[in-house]
Amino acid sequence: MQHILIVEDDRTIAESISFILEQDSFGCQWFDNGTEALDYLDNNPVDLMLLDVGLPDMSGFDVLRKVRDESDLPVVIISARDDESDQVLALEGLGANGYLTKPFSPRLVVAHVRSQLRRNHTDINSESKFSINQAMQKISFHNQELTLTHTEFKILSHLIEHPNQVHTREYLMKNIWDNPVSDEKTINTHIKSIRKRLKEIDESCDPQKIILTNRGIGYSLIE
Amino acid sequence: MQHILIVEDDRTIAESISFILEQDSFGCQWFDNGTEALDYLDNNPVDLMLLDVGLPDMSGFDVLRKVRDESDLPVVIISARDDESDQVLALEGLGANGYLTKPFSPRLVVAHVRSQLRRNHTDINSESKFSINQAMQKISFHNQELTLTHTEFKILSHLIEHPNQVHTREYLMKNIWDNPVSDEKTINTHIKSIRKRLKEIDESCDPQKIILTNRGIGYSLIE
DNA sequence: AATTTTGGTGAAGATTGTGTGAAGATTGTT
DNA sequence: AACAATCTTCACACAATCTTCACCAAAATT
Repeated sequence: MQHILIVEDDRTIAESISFILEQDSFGCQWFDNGTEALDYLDNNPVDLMLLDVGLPDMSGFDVLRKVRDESDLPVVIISARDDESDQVLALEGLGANGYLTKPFSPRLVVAHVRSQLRRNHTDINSESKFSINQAMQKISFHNQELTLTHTEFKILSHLIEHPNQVHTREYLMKNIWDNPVSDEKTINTHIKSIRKRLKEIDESCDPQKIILTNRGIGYSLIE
Repeated sequence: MQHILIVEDDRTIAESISFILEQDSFGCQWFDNGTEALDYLDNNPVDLMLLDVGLPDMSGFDVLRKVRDESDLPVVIISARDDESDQVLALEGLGANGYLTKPFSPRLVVAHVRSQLRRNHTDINSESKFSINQAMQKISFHNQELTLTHTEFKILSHLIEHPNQVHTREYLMKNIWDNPVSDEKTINTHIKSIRKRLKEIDESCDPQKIILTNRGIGYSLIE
């Protein structure tokens, strides 16, 4: 569950945003002023902040400044004024991550929230135990980084990207190797070491149930 | 230097964006159609894509889909239509990172670009052991100035500007050299001397843990 | 149950990739 | 032109990785 902190003095708006975010299974906390919101932020886990510019006790920009003094929390500004210089200030000067101008539909708010949170939690949507970091050529299993060789990485990421689907050795060889090796049994050995590495991360798992052997055909990764 | 790929069929708009981004010392590459842009993207380093929705050959949304099939590149959509459902689709459905509706000032584009790129670079300012002085072409490590040759400077600053990301030798060569050298092993030697210089500054550090070798792939700088 | 086929396992040898120092080539400076 | 600084290439050693193989276990077939 991801937690959204809403700072907005208009109760109607806050409630409609809250409502639709909760439908999308986010947890919401609402404050109608900056002071309380900052106080809450200090003591509670928050994944993203939706911040109105016009607050009764202080400017939203000041709230943003204080947040940025101590964290990189994604902050999406909600503004009643469609003023470009405000937007530039917020995004470039103060480090806001997004900017919305009223009026907007709650649906659009959710879209912005999801867009901002996507980067931090790439695989929230999928329930896979695996996540691939293409940039670093790394694969995590149960959120722990696997130590893989280049060939192992290529095989495993191929399986992850096409789960629940049998891959023949022949097919894997054509896709993984530029110059296919002569012996299909080579795959067996690589699968063996991948399974071994899974076991290293999670002693209690059964690697043969995760990477399934389809006797006489090939291998498949089960989700 | 960070590279922005602009995909926009209106020459005037593209040029004004380009101009102001270059003033802010971004490198820009412009295409007026999706096909060429995607082709360019496959073979060149790009840090962020500015993508118009209305292109002559294909929809910007289709371009975005293809980009998302293979990378997490930050993409900011530029749209002539201020249509909320388009925005929701782009941000939530297709994985866009930002959304701008025309008309907008070039300044606002820069604000969005910087806002999107900030995350990748947060640590340069705060927690990174490195700081780059582009004007002086100097890099400091633990607040001590490194003595680097020109090539070393270019390699290291590239790594610093794109941390936690594997760079193949081929990729580095395209970025560092105007006329790429023929031997990829040249990179190894430069990396060696950069590591040596890090060690000179901080005897206790392990340069191989800072500039990581990704065997069979390339190098990456770890923060 | 015996036989055959297929996959798992560990280890050995082959192969490849990287670090290193040094030599030669290139560039820039005086 | 001569010199210094830097870049590129190369050869070698070493380590990581890949491939192959022999052997055993499990499954399928007879």
